[in-house]
Amino acid sequence: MPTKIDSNGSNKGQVQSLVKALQLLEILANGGGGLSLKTIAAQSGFPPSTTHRLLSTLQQEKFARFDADSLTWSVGVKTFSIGNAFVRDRDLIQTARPFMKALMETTGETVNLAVQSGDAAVYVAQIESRQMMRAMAAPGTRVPLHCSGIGKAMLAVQSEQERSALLAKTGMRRVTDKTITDMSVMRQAFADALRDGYAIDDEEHAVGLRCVASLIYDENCDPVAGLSLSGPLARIPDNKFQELGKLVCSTAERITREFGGNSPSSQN
Amino acid sequence: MPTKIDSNGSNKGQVQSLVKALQLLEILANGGGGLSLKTIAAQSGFPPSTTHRLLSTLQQEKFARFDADSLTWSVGVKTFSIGNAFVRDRDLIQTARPFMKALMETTGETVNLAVQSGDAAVYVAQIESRQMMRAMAAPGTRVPLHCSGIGKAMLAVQSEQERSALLAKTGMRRVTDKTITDMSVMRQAFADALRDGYAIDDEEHAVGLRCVASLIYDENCDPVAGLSLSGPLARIPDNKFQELGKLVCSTAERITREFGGNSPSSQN
DNA sequence: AAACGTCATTCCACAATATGAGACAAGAAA
DNA sequence: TTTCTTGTCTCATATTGTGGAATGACGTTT
Repeated sequence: MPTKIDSNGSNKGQVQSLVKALQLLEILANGGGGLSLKTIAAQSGFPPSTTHRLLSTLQQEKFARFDADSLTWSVGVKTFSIGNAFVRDRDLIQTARPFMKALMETTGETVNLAVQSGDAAVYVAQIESRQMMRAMAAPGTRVPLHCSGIGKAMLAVQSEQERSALLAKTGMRRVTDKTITDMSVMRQAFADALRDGYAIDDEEHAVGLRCVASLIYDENCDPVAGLSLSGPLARIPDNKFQELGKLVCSTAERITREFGGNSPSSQN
Repeated sequence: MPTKIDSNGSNKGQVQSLVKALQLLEILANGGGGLSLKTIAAQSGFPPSTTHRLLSTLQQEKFARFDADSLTWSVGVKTFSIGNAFVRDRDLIQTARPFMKALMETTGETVNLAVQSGDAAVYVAQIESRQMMRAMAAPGTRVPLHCSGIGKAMLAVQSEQERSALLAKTGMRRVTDKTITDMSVMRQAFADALRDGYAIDDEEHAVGLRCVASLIYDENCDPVAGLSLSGPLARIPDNKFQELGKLVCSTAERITREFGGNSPSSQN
């Protein structure tokens, strides 16, 4: 049989047997528990003999586990313990930056990354818009939770108890005319954010500045940071909120996956 | 060059390229952060070209990550997310059983596995001694923490605060003549257990029954269960405690590793 | 019991595929 | 500049992975 050119796009001089083995690992992970050889072979499309050879090699190195009673295969310890090294080495900012850059390019607006620190959101990275008029917030800047898109997104996913404890500290201080200071209005904002997957900031923090924000999660579905897109009122009319919101949301989800996290909504 | 017979023992018709790739993953995990190609090649003993080819294949599948700025390699997201499937599928009892069996064979005594449930230890698995006279505790049996080897081992690694809360509930009730009811004596027992890595039960729960216990940990260094070996006073004289203790301890550590956990002491 | 079906496992001839020395490229240091 | 060092790519070679088919182990049906 001639060389199989990968049906996808990219197969630059790679090690086929290794690629196959990695595919098998993925099948084991998605299979949930114990899979029989035949199932795995069928699912991968490899002949049983090849499947078996690869699996037993993986097993020998403890990357796969074989249960002799049920004759089923599953993911091995070593995959787990080695995978944990990823957590140790990963770097949210490094991971997020290329995605932030892409988001800035497609929207033209400034993109920010912020983490929660006590009762404030702290900006940790920023990709600036190329526009003359643009939003800026130097990394390290602290912004109250109640009047920033990222802050509101973070509050929205917390329990009522945590929320009120946090808001009690700062007291929902008025910063602009449009800052939300009424608790019932704020509650509605949280509900909207939960429904849409993104929170908005409509000149609540700076006059003329609008912002859309979504969250990035870790492997326990806990939020680790917020991603926001902000620009002048003139370029973000009401009817663009939804479009931008979806963009921010899907970018945040992609960063989450790249970071090894899980969004609370999707189970993948 | 002729076929290289693996310098170790076991090379039964396996996929070499896969084995090599898995070794590389392990090096990435142990390397801590970013390793250069040369370092990895040197550490693995593979020529740079082979190393590079395998790494880029791993990277293409997201099992390895390549940082273009520093030209360094590290463990990729996919290894992590797939490794997490292990946590979902793993089964402590299944994992522990073969080790427990081996421990029973070498010592001849009954081996138990128990988890903490509130203020008691609950036996969840047992391998019975072949001796006529033997210790038995049906799975499901609850034993107070203060008068069992496993319970004392569990208490020993907890904070003073948690300990006193738990002991307050049961009140260190006297069960046999030798049950420890004095708090200062108990504190000394905890100190000994921490020093030795195993706790002992010297007829504190049943007359004539001695027991040595050690802990099994999860990946966060939190104890998930206790492993104990128990037998009649006649077969476990004072001078055998240390020998048996070390055995139980090392068995527990092996189970911990097999379970994907980390002992608080060792960083491996 | 014997015949059949299913599935895991192993074998083996074949050639496709992984291999690694060496060429090349890209920086960094002298 | 030259001279290291280190990463990346090429290519001839035969080692190595491949998958069809045989074997073996069970369980079910006739």
